Amino acid sequence: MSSPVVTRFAPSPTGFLHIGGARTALFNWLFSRHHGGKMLLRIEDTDRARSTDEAIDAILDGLNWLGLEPDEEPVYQHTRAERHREMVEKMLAEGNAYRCFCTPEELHDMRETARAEGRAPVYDGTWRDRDPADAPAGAPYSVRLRAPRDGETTIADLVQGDVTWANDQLDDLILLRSDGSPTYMLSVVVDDHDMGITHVIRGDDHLTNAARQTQIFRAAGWETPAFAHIPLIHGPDGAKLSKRHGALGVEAYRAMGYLPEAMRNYLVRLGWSHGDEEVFSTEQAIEWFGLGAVGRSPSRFDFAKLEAVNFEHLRGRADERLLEDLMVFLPHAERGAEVQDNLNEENLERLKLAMPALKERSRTLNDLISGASFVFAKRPLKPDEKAAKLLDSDARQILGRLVSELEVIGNWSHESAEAAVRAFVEANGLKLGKVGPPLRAALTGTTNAPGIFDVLAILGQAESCARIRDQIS
RNA sequence: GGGCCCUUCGUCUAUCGGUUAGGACGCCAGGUUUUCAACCUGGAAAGAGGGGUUCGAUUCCCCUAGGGCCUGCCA
Repeated sequence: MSSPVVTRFAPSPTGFLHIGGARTALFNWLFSRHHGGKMLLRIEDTDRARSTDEAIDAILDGLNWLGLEPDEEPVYQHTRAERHREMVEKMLAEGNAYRCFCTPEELHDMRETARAEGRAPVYDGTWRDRDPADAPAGAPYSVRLRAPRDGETTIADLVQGDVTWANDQLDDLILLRSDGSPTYMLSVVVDDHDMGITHVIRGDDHLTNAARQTQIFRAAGWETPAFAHIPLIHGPDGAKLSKRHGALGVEAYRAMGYLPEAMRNYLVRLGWSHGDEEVFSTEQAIEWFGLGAVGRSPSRFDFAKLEAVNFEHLRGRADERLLEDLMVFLPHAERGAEVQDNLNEENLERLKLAMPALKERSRTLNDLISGASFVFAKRPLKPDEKAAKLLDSDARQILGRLVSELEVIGNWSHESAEAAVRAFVEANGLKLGKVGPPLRAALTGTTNAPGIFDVLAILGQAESCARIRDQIS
């Protein structure tokens, strides 16, 4: 029996869950699902000043919407500070860490000098072998890792391959701040170990950290987890996807009307592929996903492609499911209130009927809602400019005769309505192109709607005829 | 400045030494047509540059260029 896979998603709650974080979570989730393991969530809130409850809620909401819930209760890193300090004591006792009495100013100068001399701007080891008794009594100190000075540190990354650093490029990094609080670098190592993490999958902005953390793992006497550093997502301009460049929280994508399933599909294809597969279900992704097929170059976020993928998922959705999605979406929709106000039983029935025609021409749920607006329109309709233009006296005269035919149909349906219209067109020596557009204008008040026979069937006989009469009187 | 990573159509990518370098989105043209879509057909579009290795390089190595990440008592 092979050891079970445990991954983790470890965001710091200093802002919303952005698209890069969402993809990192997705990769962790997919990987754990593929291997029948679990994914844990750890909130990295050791920076108490910058962490907020709003950010935590945003992250939880975002993961929930994307369907990427962790398999256990989230771990809040700041609650584990005692355990982190305990490990530092151990390392101190074993000589793998030491006290450093340098002031922030001294450290700053040290870096400046090193940089000016073209050396790596790392700590020079002033207190590494010095007697702590040399320090002024009661002077504040931080605790540093006694990292190896010679040789090199290599991580075997599942995505990046073997990556090696000369140890003199790496610091004796700080484990415990002078106020006694544990640093990120220390906390991550202790928590990953204690949580039994087998695979650390995260953005490649952490690649160098992996080397530093490897040194801490060794100092603690622990095995390192497997690392997989995935390339970052960039903006359309190729620069980092930051808030400044319009990066959005996942809730923004929800508000734009994307389906979680489509988001997962689009996101997993950024940096990962399975041959020529483009549109697939999450179940399929779980089956196919593996770290070996993850690329090493950053990719750019492309809304056009996201929309296309969303469209495919939208149209592939069963009508009832889509209707449910729509109801869940309404509170987040751009024009959700409008719809909710007019959502009676009759309109709901019509909406259901309209679904097949609507989803063929909607790229997002918001498109679906605006496409459905003719269903909710109240009589008498106020035609928009283009529609009004189509309803000239000639057209109204034709519609007047047509509506009489429609009113006498006994068994109203898509078919019977179509037969009646076509018969009318033929009997009058007209073309459908002469009757269709004004009929659509009268029925929907727009020039952009499903086919007229679909609309007739959706609205029903009474409503259809009434709407036509409204426009010709 | 230093370290590390990356580089195939505009974008996402396939290719794991031998292909007319494939697919998808987007774009363009045509078809279909009651509007808008959808759909169908066709098209333009790529191996950053230079050296090697090899019978043969997009693929392996080196250099250059460009881009990115890290370089905090932030995470």
